[in-house]
Amino acid sequence: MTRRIAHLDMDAFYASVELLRYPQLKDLPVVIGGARRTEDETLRKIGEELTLSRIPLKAFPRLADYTGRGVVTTATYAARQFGVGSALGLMKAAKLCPQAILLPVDFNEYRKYSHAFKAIILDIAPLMEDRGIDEVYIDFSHVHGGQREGGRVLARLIQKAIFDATGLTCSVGVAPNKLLAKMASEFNKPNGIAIVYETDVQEGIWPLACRKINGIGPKAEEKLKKYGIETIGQLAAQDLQWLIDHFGQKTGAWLHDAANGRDERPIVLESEPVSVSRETSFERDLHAVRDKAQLTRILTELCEKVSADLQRKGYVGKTIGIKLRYDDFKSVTRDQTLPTYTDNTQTIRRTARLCLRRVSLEQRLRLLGVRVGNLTKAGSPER
DNA sequence: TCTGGGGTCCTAGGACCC
DNA sequence: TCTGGGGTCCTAGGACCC
Repeated sequence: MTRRIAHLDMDAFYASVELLRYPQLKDLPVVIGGARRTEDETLRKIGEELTLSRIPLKAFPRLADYTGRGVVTTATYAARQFGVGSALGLMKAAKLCPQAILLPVDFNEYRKYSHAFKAIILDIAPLMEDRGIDEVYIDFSHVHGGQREGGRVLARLIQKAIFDATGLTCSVGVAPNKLLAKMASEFNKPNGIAIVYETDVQEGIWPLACRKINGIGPKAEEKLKKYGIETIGQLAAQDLQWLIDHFGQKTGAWLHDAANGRDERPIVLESEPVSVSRETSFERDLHAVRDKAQLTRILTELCEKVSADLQRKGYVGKTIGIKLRYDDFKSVTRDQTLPTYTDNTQTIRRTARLCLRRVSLEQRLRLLGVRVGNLTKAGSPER
């Protein structure tokens, strides 16, 4: 039996969930994002499901009216036409598409749909790896229909089941491994399916940019370009030893395998969290001395949230850390490992303050974060 | 008025131990 | 008078992903 791995990616997930609530926004440019909530949340609280769909278009906040920090988290396909996409600063997005409607991020709502679509998949195919709120890997190898037409039949079935239950569409790639499946799910977005076989690598994968490999980001792409390597095929043509010499043992070997479509990583069904953190960017840059009271308040809130997150999830940790971002966007972190595990707000706060004493506070700050790492299950024997 | 927030993994140096 | 090798933990920074 050949290994068939699917990667399933929900289409414009946050935006699509918002359109379920506000169908009147369908086909309009809509942007989800913003560091701060807008008045829209109030609308949502008063309104019931039925009345939400009757909110007139002119009542929705426009991107052009937004002032402040933040980035685009997701944009509808209509907004993407204007060049507005994920990670773009909202002020820049407003220049490209001022008429776009801006909605705040509502994670609770997205989480509900996330659970729903994953439950549907698990019902059909039990070997699923969770890769965040809107995507998963699925092992098709031993599932009924998982081999037919290379996985297309099962992919179609899952797409339909998800759509029927939620009204949401997704794109699926099916391939011999996770690496290729992940690439394939991009091929026919939205609401598409792509099937990749081992024999397709040369023709279908090699012409693509190296950046399409999950794990090659902007930095690695730049470095590769410096050597004249732009496509995956060019990368595959490099000598293994040359790659190791220039990228290190591990990365070099990985690049070589990835470019040749080789990937043996298993589907991981369960995993334990490594750290829990909270961070916030301020509405305006703050000064350690002048804005001390405000910073202290924010630090306390972050510690309370991290502590509550740990307790809710049932974990304790022993490495407490802080993160600062200065007004020039440079970040620093400090952390300290305690002799015992904790989820206690006061302990976290006290340790975070000690960490803060070890950083320079001359420059103005734009962000503060608190992290607890080195986690173990609360009440576990190791504690 | 550029640039969110929550994560994971890797590297690399130093401490410390055997 | 010079100086091992391996292993683990801690810390800081950075790349990358969703």
